[in-house]
Amino acid sequence: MTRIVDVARQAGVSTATVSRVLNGKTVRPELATAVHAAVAELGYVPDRTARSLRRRSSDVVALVLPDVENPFFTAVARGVEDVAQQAGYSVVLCNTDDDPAKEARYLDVAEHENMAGVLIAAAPGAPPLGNLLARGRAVVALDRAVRDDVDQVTFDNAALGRRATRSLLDRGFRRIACVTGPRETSTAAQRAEGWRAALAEEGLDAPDELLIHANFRVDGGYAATAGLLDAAGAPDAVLATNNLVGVGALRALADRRVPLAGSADDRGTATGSAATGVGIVGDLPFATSRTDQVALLPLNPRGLGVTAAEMLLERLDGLDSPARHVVLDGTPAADAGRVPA
Amino acid sequence: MTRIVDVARQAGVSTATVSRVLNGKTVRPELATAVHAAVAELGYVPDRTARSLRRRSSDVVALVLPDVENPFFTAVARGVEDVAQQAGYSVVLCNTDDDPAKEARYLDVAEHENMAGVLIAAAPGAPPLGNLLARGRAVVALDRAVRDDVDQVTFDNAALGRRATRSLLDRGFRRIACVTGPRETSTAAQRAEGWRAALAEEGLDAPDELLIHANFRVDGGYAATAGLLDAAGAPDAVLATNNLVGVGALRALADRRVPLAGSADDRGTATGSAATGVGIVGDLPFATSRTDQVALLPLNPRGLGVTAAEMLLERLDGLDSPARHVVLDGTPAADAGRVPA
DNA sequence: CCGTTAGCAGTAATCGATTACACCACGGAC
DNA sequence: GTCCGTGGTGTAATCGATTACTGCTAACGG
Repeated sequence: MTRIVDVARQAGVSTATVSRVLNGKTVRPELATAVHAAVAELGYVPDRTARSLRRRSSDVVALVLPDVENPFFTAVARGVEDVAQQAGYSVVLCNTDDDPAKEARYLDVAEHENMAGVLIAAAPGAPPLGNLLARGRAVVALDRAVRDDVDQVTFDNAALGRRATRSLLDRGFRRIACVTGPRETSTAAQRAEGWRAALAEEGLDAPDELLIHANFRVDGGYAATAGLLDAAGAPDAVLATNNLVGVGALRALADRRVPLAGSADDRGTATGSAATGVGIVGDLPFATSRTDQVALLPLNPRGLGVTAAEMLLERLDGLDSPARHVVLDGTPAADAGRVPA
Repeated sequence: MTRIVDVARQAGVSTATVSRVLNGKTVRPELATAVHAAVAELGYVPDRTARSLRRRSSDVVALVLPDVENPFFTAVARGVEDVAQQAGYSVVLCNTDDDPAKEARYLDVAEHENMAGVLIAAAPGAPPLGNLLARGRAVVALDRAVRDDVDQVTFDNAALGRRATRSLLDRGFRRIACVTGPRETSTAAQRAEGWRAALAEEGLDAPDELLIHANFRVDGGYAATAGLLDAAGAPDAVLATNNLVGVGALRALADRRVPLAGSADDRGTATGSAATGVGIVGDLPFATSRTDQVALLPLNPRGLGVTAAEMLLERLDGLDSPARHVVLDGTPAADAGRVPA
């Protein structure tokens, strides 16, 4: 393998000068061109391991996610990756399954691999960021709030819950259930709060039996919705506070042949007696049916990833301001290349 | 940060001995216990960057994928990650968008980061693995065949195409279109071959206008299916050779309010004149509708990832056999935790 | 004309773990 | 008693890039 000394010899300069040329420090122009020529001729590429050891920081960032199979988070990953890659960083994807133990293990690896920074959508409970922060590593929390004093970028989840609920109210639904994620997951709790607030604004009650804390996956949404439909006093609409729960809800309806109600008016006219409305905080990139009856509130996870990655890069560039909290509206940029859903 | 010299001092031994204890070489028992005690007391964890530099290989493996937003590949990633993590390796996810240039860039990074190995589902065209192989790095190709002399694990794609087509034939369909991926993508081509073979076995023709090379994403399947439906001589069933194309096909039908035909018999009885069947090589983890009318041929991408990762680990363990080609049947292990679809 | 300073380049230390090599002690063989 | 082998340990070289430090040269002011 060609090393920096080979380049130095070839260019007739010292290794220090080669390093300086490659890292953009000032060097006499003719030496710089000699170095560039040598680099080109030998096909030299610096060994990133050695660089990391000396710099005490690698050019890898960790992206710690609760569920890589969730299209929401894969879109986040895309956004992060595009930005990071552009800046010459690689992204290691770490999947925690919302398990604090797996999360802790990954944070440990990030620390001891000397990764440049960490982006994390935290599992329930407080993520152990202490060591990383003590070492001065850049950390940005995304999607889910954390207690630590670090940069954070989240959606305004209460507002999202409220808006999605309101769009169901606007369609005439009155008895609206909320299927959300685990109590300890901040997004789940806040969106449910938004649901409660929207109902309250309308003078409606938010009874306990209409708020279900499921898991944030398809099976959670499916079981919760099935339970709601089968119980006495079924709701006339269901708000799913994330995309996968929404998929589960729709599938539960489909399996029971319960028609989808676009508005409360549909409930009388539909063939089934209990046509039900569905609202989703999120969208359905892999829907296999029309979704125009569903009250979707599309988010922009890619933008979340982009913003978080940019904030991390700023820190890696040496920004030393106090921790910033960015709250995104959640409104998606117009994403190209999507099939009209 | 605690370094190996700190441990050595604390334990009253040399750094060499500490290293040996930590790497399982023979050392006098009482020294070993002293080292372990010191490690525990100081909370020492080896710096992986330094280790990588010296060993000339890190404990990171690259997983190069064409599309991380495709649930098929995220499932592959899960499988890889579970195995790799278990063995103490981290996985860097690299998304190529089927773009050979992005792919080449990632392979370059993998080389210069001294990554232990590379798992790759190659973009169209021959991936530039030469440098990695020359350096003796472990490489395993998965899902898509490559020309290089490396370990490979794929499905029997022709058989999959044939089986999926046959299940449509069994349901009585006769004019079966095939919507597949780009010509240069081996899986797309081979599954289409299987389609052609199944038709031939039945004495049926496979006319050119019924074979569409789209992209392997939702919009590709959508546009291709829409085109087939709108053209004269529309098919009575559509075979989608991957999951996303299947999603696109179903959505195209739904948008046109074309009923889904479970068998050729449905075509007469259904309300619309042109109820159409759909077969998919793959499954629909995020379907929002019933899928019992769809001829699904579920695959086991997670198993693919697990197998590929295990093969890579064997190589990393020093296995030095000639390149192995594993062809998986594609039949999924019974995956738990899925909603009945 | 000399001293000071700035700018640039080279030498060598450095990052932290691994490991080649040297060395020592001990046991057995002759 | 000496020699050799073996098994365990320590010292120091090593991986390859970065950078603190030093020194040289040239420009400029007094």
